[in-house]
Amino acid sequence: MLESKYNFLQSEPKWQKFWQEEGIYKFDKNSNKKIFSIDTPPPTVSGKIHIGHIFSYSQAEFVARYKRMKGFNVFYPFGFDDNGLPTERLVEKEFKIKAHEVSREEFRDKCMEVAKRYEEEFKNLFISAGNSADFSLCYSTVSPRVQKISQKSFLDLVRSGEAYYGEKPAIWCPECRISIAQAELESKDIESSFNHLKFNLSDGSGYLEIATTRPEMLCACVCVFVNPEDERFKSYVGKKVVVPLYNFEVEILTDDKAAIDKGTGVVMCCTYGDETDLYWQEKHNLPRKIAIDDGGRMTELAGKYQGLKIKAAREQIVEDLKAAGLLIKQEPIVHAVSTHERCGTPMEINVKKQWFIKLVDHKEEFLERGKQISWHPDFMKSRYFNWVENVDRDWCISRQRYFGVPIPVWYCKDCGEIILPKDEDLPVNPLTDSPKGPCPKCGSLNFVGESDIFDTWQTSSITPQINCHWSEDDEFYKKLMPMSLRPNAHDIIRTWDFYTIAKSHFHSNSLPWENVMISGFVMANKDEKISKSKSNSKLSPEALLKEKGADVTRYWASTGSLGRDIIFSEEEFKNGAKLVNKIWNASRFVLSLLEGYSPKKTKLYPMDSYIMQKYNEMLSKFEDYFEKYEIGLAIGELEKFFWSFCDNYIEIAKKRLYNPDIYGQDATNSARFASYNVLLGMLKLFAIYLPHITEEIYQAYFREFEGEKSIHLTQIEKLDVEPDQKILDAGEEAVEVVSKIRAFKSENNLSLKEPLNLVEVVGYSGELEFFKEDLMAVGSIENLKFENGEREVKIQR
RNA sequence: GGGAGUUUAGCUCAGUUGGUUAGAGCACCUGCCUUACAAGCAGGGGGUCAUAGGUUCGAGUCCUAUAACUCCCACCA
Repeated sequence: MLESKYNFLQSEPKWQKFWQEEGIYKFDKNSNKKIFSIDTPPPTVSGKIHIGHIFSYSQAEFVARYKRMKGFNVFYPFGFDDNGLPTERLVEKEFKIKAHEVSREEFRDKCMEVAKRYEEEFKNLFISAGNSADFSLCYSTVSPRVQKISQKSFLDLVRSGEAYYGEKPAIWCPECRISIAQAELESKDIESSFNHLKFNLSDGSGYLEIATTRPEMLCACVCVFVNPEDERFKSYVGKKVVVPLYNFEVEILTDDKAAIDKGTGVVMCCTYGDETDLYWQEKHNLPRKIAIDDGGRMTELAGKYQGLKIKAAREQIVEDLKAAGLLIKQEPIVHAVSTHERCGTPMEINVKKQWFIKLVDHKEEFLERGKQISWHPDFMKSRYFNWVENVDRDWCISRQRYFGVPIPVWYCKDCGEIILPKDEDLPVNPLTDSPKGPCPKCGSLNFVGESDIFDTWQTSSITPQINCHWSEDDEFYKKLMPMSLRPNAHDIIRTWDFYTIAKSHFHSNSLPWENVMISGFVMANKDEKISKSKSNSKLSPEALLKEKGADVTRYWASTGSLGRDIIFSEEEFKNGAKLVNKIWNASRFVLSLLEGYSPKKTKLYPMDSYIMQKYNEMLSKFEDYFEKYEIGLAIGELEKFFWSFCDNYIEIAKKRLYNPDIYGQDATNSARFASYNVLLGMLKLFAIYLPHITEEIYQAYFREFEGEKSIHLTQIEKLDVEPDQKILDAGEEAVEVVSKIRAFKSENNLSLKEPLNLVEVVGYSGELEFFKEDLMAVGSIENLKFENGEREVKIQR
């Protein structure tokens, strides 16, 4: 019935096409089955899907398949995050242009085109990995529908006072020329040098030594701090020092944050060198001096250094300090610097009018929400709490870029009033659309539209709202929120998970999802991530799917514990290939013995009852693991059972299976009934991980009897067998006796089919005698005797 | 500096609420061409459960320290 060799290259695309055409994974909106909903984080369209995506997305996908086969109506939409900087970067690279060199419209069009192309590619890749998302429910974050929801989310927050417009210092990336959020910072160790500078006291009574890594900020120096407890400097407090090279005077002040043991104990405060400067500026109400412009060049304030980039200005000014005798010493250091995670450039601070969402005021509520969510594995929640506890800035959501969701506001040119569109007019582009009507405050008709766009997380954080049609279908939204599950890797807990929790808290006073499932990373080595730059073509998802097959690749993704990083290893692929091969061969064998058989309940022989009961036992464990999202441990239980089914049950039952004339039709039918059910049961469970080969086998035989047009529409259920502990126990004994007989033959270098003249089974339970025929068959035993006494198996050739 | 995780066979990892002699796969050794599969089957060797204390009749498992490795956060003068 089945070919002798399984060919995944033919089989996999065939069934992928079948599933899509038949709509096997389509969500049924009208069904009244219980819904299980999955909020998949839309992958960023940045040019490449890497092996980590396949790993992480497969793990969530296993849950979808499990729930589907447990009777849930699975709502499993998919999306792509195509707005924002990554797409812009991709376009700039592919077309070799810079965003500001072409018109806004032209650039946006190119972004659209590129995003669309890659989305199609990504979608096909996920389908060829056997992903069972409902791709008819696919969204993209830059589509009009999503823009509308994103803008509505913003407007709601403006109206409730959670979003505000303000001129305040924000974290800025001079390389990308955009503001960024706290969550987008990454700490990096950078080599630098500590410059000890001479600040002369204005009264001529000497000098203070100040150590700084940023001498180029001297022109923005607004004061000098010492610790109030520092005896060395108490007499200087209130005096003034002269800023080197610039020769203006600043006051010596005290602040607790000036550490006695850091540097020289005296620190210069510049607006703004870092976040501490920001803190001091606000606390002491210091003047603001801006030394660095949007593009990371020195401003007019820097005098002769104007126009130089930060690094060049630093080098130049150090030379000048040296020449002026104001550099006492210079020592190399390595220190942690906050950089923009996307480009690695050290952050600056920039004061602009920007839009913010309040986070700091709501930390307690966000912590509470975090407690209400079930985190899998549980310990991963500490990353969330750790992050939320440390949030000390509101979320800046304006980005000075082009390709994204526009911030839907206008400003009145005459009175400065902020004008918001009406919900029913969304989505709006304030650069091309105009407000409907005059300024409500002054009646002016002169407006300027906001040119900034949203941070991509502003939109990515409302995927539950997008998926569940917030503001479009209230009934559906209410029914689905909170969603059942959010799967993602541990790197985006602080961003994606956090922002999404915040948004649902604001918008519907609820959780976004009940469960979060955290997957690990794919590592190249123990401490080496597989990065895009390092990943070679051998590790590309396309290559793996073609060389090893989707099922084997998925098997690899299933191994390992939840949340734990996994080291990429060819070994696991070998195991997957072996498993697939074994499933094929075992099925081929069992099906060949079932030829002409229609399943019908029969009185079961003990061995057959035993294997069916064992299946049910395994199934309970399997399900327990799945309820905890431990997909790797679940397949472990299944595999263990499967190999033992092959090596023990089939070996023991096969004589009865193909010799009805010797053992009787009842014996054969009993074995057939058990083989049919156990094999099908295992195939169903394997179908979660290996959807292609299991479908191939199901279609070749089981579909005719089971009715469902795909194995993926069948239900996982316990096998219909009378529980009988005595048979279960005796079955274990039978396996043990078989093992002893095999050991005897093995130790005597005999073939396993070597006949044995006499075997005496001593001290086993009476029920073992029920297995007499099977034991004699599998062991080629001519005389088998059961006796009482000390437990042992006596064997004579 | 704060937090989390890990440490069990040569390698990758299981080990549920404490309970016989600590398990699996890979690798290694021996044997077996057995009417599904040699990409298979059977058998075997290999562990002071990171270290030191403690609780207990009993600890890989619970408690307290310590060490090593990994990650997250803070540290940016």
